[in-house]
Amino acid sequence: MVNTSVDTEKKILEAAKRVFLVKGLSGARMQEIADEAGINKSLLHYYFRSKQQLFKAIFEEIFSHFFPALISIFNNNEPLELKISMIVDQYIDEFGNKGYVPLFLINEIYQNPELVSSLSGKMDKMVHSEFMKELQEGIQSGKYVEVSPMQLLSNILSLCIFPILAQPMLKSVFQIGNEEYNKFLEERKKLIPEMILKNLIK
Amino acid sequence: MVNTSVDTEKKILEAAKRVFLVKGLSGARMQEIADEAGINKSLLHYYFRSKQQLFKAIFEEIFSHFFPALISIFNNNEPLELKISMIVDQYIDEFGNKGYVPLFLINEIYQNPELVSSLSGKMDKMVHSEFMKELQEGIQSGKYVEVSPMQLLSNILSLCIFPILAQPMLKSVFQIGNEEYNKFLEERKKLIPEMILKNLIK
DNA sequence: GTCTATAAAGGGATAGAC
DNA sequence: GTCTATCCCTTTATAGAC
Repeated sequence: MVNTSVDTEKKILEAAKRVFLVKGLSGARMQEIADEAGINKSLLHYYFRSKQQLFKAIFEEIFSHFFPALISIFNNNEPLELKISMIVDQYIDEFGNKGYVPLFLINEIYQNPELVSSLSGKMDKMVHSEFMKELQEGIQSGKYVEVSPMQLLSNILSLCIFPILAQPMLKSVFQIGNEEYNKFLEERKKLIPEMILKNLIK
Repeated sequence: MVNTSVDTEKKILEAAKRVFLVKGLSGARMQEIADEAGINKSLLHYYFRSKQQLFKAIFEEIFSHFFPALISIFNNNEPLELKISMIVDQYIDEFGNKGYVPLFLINEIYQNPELVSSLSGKMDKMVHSEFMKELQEGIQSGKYVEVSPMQLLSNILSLCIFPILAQPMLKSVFQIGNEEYNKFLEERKKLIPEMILKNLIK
């Protein structure tokens, strides 16, 4: 099996992803990406001209992967109550030990909000999903209390993601290790949907 | 009024704080800090030898300021229910338009968890506060449902801080501007304590 | 204590051989 | 398409004059 150019490009993208995710744009070094990919530094420029362009490719890949899981669940056939549990499970399972992924997105978007402006079309499907329709109908029929979709979504994402971002701080404050932290996260899979539903169902 | 060395050191610390808070350790530049302080770059090294040491001074100042407000409320004379509202108001008012402060802490601690190990003593007062005693007593008397302090604190902080970190993302997803975002945050001052208490009081 | 000048290393980017 | 060599600017850090 030879190294085709396709392989090389893929190797670069994978290496760049690993490095950018953990170090961010300003912390990442082209040399480190090259080493990680097992190739020469100048090949990075051959394939992606500049650090900025390589970063943009990585950012868009990561960003574009972050919401589809959410959108897919938002549009499946399960009732709203179950959808919420599925989202919580999904995010805790996927990012519980990879907090650097949501942290990367929050950081880079905070530093440079224009990064998302070209990608905002992808998120229409979230605001206009089955989940949101069910919510509106439930509110009108009196099943749910009146709540803005933005508040509800913020609550769900906050409760799932923040404790993952703050993992090192929480471990330090409560003097716990990995095992206890994982138990804490597992508990949240039950606790968060309960909390959300108790505040949603009339 | 002359420039004493005390003034200079203070000017450096204030400038460094502004720059490090927004750019982080890897993104900050010594030149920018010097410019911001209106002094020569080599003075930074005269007062703080290296970028690392200057950063450490700033980090400890910011970290040490983040929890005392919480601890102070945790130990005041108000009932637990009111304490929760006060914490929510405090964090939303203080960081609503300064998300880079909690983001800075989360980031730098995530990159380098040892940063807190020397400061963890300060947080004992949080785990062993009046708030936690009231919680324990309320659970034993049957007033509150059984909940671990870590879960409760995580819920409160998550609901307050995450939407502030994710401000640019939320604005982009829901296509809103500053005015609507501030209204969203104001709403949360009522919504969060309601949500927490509904899940705490039996 | 503050400045200028400069060392020394780092890091992004390109030229050119193969 | 991949490498070596190198350019050149940036950035941290120090030496030394005042």
